[in-house]
Amino acid sequence: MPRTGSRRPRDPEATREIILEAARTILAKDGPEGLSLSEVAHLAGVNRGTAYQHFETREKLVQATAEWVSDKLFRAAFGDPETIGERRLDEFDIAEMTDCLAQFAMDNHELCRIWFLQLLSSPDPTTDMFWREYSGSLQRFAESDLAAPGIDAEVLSVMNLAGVFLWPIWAQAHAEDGAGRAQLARRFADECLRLALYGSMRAEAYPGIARRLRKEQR
Amino acid sequence: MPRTGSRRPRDPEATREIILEAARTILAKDGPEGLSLSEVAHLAGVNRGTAYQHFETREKLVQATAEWVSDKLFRAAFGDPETIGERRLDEFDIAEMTDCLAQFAMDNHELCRIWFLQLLSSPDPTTDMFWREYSGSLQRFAESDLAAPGIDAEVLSVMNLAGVFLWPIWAQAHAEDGAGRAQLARRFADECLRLALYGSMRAEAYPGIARRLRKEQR
DNA sequence: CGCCTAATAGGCAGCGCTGTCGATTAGTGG
DNA sequence: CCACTAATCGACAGCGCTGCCTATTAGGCG
Repeated sequence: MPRTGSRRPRDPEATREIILEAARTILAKDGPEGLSLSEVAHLAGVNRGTAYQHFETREKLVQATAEWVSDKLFRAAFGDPETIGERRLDEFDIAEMTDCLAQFAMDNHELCRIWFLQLLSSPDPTTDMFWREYSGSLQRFAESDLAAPGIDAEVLSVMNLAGVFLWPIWAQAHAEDGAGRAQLARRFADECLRLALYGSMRAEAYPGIARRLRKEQR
Repeated sequence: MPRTGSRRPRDPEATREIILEAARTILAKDGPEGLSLSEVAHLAGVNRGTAYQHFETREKLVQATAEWVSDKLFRAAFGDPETIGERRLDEFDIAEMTDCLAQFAMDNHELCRIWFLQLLSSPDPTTDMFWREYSGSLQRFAESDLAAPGIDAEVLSVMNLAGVFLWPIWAQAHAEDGAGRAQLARRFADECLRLALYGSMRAEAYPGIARRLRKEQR
């Protein structure tokens, strides 16, 4: 018997977007397990039944949010997915791309963390556009003569992304203001580059490990 | 009016341990947000009221579990905390320690992930014994002549641990059996060592980045 | 042996979330 | 202009969890 009050004008697309936006807020606040359709609907200013019509279950809603994150990550790192084919040929700047990625991760650390953990436990990560492009790029880089020899691109992809997406959590907890966060972001970027160029252990001081690696690669 | 049934013999220590063990199981299954005192108590075979007496709130229980993980990590990496002072003098094997750590992380990946994420967002990580010892060791290593110059030990600690604790999630999702997991663990260890020794980008191919790093360090 | 603390157990009220209804009504197409 | 689809809304029952309460009783101590 709903006779009272004004009703949202019919616009499924917009309603879906409002719900998704609310879901992002709640997700960032409480994590995927803490998200309830009830709370999302309330924050979105939408009836619970309406939310249920758009996303049958909580899991679907989380999934849709993860896809949104993946899309944003892709755009931050590689630009418009439509034109990616044309630009793939010329080498692009890895340091620059990592910077953009790290920046997006700093601005959306909770959502990025959630997305990344989902990716890691996904049985088939290649369904994720961003992961496909990122690990593919790293693979191509590893095969180029700009790279150090013997890279395991898959492992290195995971390690790199783990740093990129988890460091912002630390930064968020330890910086008192925007300037502090920016400085921590800078330190992270520098250390990434330093590690990429020089490693952390002086190779000549560890002949045993060097031998093990050579043997490992057969 | 509890007159029926047998009652658990009084043993607060053991009861607490049983509850903690159940909590670890639930945590590993559902994550910190999915844990409820109700479910823990049921799994532990303990009355809910009893569980409440030992851990006033859910958060306390999660906290206690995190401390358990930290302690186990410490022992896996550094041995008995009681005797740590004696052994600190001689240099210990970083590769070996990382191997032990990675092994423990592979065997307890959900709990390790939870502990690590808590550590990252903790305002004062130095209250955690394992973190204190780990980052301290890395700091001392960075200052030794075995290390590459210019290491930011704090950032590198976070990056290393991020890899160590998140890779097992990937491994768990992608290995069909124990042998597969062991092989993935091996690949991870090798890539860690390779990266530590040689980095990922041929430094001579990136003079611009090398310049930026030199300038950054003033 | 009896007392007494506190460890264990069970119950009650309240709350939020989930599924799932049916009722309403805004657009859309004929 | 009317019919109809489906988007939106409100309500109900069921369930699990939380906080808190009291009842019981095991085990320690004088």
